[in-house]
Amino acid sequence: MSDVLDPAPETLAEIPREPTQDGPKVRLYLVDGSGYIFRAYHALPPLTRKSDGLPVGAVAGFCNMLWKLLVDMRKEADAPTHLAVVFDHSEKTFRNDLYDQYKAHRPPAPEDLVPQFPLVREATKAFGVPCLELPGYEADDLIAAYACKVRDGGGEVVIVSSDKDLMQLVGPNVSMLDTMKNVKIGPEQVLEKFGVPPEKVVDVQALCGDSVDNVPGAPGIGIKTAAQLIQEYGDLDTLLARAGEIKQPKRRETLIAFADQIRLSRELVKLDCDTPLPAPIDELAVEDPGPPLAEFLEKMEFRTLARRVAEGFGGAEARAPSPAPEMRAPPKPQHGPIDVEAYQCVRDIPTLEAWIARAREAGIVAFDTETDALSSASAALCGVSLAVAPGEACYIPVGHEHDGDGGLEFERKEDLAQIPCEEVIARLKPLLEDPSVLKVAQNAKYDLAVLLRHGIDVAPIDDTMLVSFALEGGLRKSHGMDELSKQWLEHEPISFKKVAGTGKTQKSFKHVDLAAATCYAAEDADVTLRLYEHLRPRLAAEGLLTVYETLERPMPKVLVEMELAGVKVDPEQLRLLSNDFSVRMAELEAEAHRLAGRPFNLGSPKQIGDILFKEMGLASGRTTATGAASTDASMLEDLAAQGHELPRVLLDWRQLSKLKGTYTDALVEAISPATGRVHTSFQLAAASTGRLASTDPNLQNIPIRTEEGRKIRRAFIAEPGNVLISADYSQIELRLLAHIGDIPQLKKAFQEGLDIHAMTASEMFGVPVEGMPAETRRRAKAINFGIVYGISAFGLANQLNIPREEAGAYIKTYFERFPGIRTYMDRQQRQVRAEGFVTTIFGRKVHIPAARGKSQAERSFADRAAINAPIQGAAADVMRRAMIRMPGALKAAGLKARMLLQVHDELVFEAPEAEADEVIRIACQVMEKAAEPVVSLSVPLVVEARAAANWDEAH
DNA sequence: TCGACGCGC
DNA sequence: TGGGATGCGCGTCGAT
Repeated sequence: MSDVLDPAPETLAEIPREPTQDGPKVRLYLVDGSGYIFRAYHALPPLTRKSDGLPVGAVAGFCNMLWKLLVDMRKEADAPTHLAVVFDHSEKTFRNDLYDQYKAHRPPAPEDLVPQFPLVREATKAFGVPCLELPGYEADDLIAAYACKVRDGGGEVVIVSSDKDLMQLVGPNVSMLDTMKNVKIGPEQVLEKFGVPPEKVVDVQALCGDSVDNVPGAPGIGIKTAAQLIQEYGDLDTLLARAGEIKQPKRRETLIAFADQIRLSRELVKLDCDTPLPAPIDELAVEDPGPPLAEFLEKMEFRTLARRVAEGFGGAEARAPSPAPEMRAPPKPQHGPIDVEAYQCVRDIPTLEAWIARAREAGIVAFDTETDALSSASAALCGVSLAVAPGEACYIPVGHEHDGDGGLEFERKEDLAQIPCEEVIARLKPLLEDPSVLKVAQNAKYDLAVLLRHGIDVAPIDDTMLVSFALEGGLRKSHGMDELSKQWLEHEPISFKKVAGTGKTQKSFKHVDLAAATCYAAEDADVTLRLYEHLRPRLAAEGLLTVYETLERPMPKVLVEMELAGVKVDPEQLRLLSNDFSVRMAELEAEAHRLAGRPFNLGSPKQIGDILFKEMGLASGRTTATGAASTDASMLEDLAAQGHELPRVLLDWRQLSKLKGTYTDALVEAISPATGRVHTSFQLAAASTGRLASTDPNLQNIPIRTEEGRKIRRAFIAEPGNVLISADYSQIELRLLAHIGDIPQLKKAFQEGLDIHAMTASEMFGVPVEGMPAETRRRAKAINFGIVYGISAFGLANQLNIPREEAGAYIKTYFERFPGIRTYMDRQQRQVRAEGFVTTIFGRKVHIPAARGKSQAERSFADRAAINAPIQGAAADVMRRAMIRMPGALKAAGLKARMLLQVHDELVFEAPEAEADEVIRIACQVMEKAAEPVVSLSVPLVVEARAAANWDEAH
């Protein structure tokens, strides 16, 4: 153990360090002005100048971006020394001489965008930033020329754009920055996008072409095929020269026939470093904006930004963004065996400081917290483990004690001297909050919550569980550390049972002796780091980096805040309900016994089956999966409808039993004595579609459908002076189906805000919406939902209580009226059977391994899941995007409101009464725009929100 | 530990 | 051919 702190091993030496510079180095930021205007225009709501209605949305977005860039970057180690905004000069460029159809299909700029072009140039000048443009060239050419020049002169370039056409320029000392999504684009992101490194992007683009710019490429070859071909043959010239060797006949012929067109396409996409520079680099040096900026903002009536500018640089807004760890060199895989005896137990401050120094040097540290209980909201810290390289890990105990009741007097007690908890926290805090040191954890949400209660706001953080989930959601049920370790490291970690015992003899972790605790805890950190090194590189390689970064990685922090906030529940109300239910259940039980002629357990489906079908001789209908007679609600309903008394009594008893057992009793138990509120736990890696799950207690299945059930919802309340606000997406899954399946009638109905179920009914049955019978609409509604779930005629017949033939006819009519649905279903089915997974419009992969299963039944289950997953998954993605943006949006508006719960298409907030209207406004706006800017939906998302004293009335 | 059941979206 | 026959979860209870 003594050699643990010896000089850094090889893996540490490979982490790149900031180079030492002798003279001032040029660091040039090039903003793609033209690209930015269009994105800002489409991403932002249309904004007009109050005084005269001049459209200024894109200008406002542009100004905010430029200001943020100037302020943020100034705090950074990599602040720009030089800065310029680059514009397209004219419609015609030298590329039109090469190919007269280049960009020929571009629609003209929207009417309300045109007047904003000159304003953006004016804005740039007001900021004191040079505008670059050159007749006959595109902005991209100028960006390329400046980037090459500065890079070759030993400087560094950051291109502020997300245009894929610029990705060919990425490389050493040239990166891209997408300020709208706040992500850096380096070689890894380019690899994810194009499947090849930046220097081969041009070859891939030449093959697949670009419909937006009207670059022809090779017909029938998309980005995946192109990347595959380039990978195989090395480069485009080799590929074209050896095209005759390609096995697939179609591809071979295409490449031979279109070789010239492909070469032309390469000329069109290739950016030329030799473009003349309209201004020398010296003239691009960064300067502070002067009085013209204030004048310009005043003229535009951008009051918020004007105020910020007046407050000057270094305003409260300015905070360094966390670094993008993906810009680091990928860690070297490590296969050394895991030796739990080699870990160090840290019990003095110099040793602790030495570990902290090593973590800083490495730039990455895996960590894990040990606590004395399971609930992160209340558990006390026992210790923290760190791993700085594979096999190099330690455990820092802070809360271990002797077991109070154990041991005889003469038993020698272990020396438990530890560094005081506050001391450890104080020293770890700067490390764990250091933006330049990446922290890695398994199920980071837990550790985040524990440390947040000790005043540490851990960041930046990566989560191996979520990396695994992004890669393999649906492939495995659990993304727990033990399973991942066994599979990827071929190592079975020490089980918690082994160190703490099990059942009655299980002890709290704080009573585990330090040697055993060190082996167990440090191993977790070690395994986490090794898993990270194994799994992380796969994200980019498999095209899932963006999914992880945008849909997974930001979530733990958001959820921790919700879980710690908790929701207030009125225990008195629940106890009253519980008593009421008890009394009525006792009455129903007596009645049931009387009707059966003997006592029996009403909670036992088996006994109910015996009584109904054997003793009373009723005709048993369906059976369960195991062959037992079904006694579920629909069965009992059928029997009750036949006039039997007992089934009705059983149904009533079951309803009360369910409400009492699952809700009223359990919820009272779940109220935290410390906060008086209920703190659920949200699971991120539970549902393969990306939905969250809620446990301990589950607050996503609180009753709503029946009056008795709603009484439980009424017990969810706000603190005095506050209200609960519920905001839910209206029909989000059907809307997404309309978009994904491209169903014109559905899209039109949503765009026009029609009653979607009535429209469906009208379309199917040929009856007008006006005066439509309720039953007709109800049937259409059931079909709409059935379609989303991949229903069959049998299922629909069951649902609607109609003959199977009739249900079959409905489905047939539906497919005839909406042919897009059939196409969509077939597409998903083929996809899942070919690849074993389907994908949401946001890129999330949902694996459905049963699609390749043996039995027909297994595969048809998979088919239905494949139909549902892209819809349910896209809805889950939209909701995650909204949740990630919500805390910032509320804070920016100066509101105290907090998000408390998520129920798949609903968010619940608590806010001071006076804030209610504003919270509703912001919540709706964030939720309705959540898909943007990455996905432009062809249907609007609509959110309905209400504030009230309890959840029932708010919903 | 498993199956049946029932609550939610 | 014909059986099986709506997606995703979690918690409770009884039976084993």
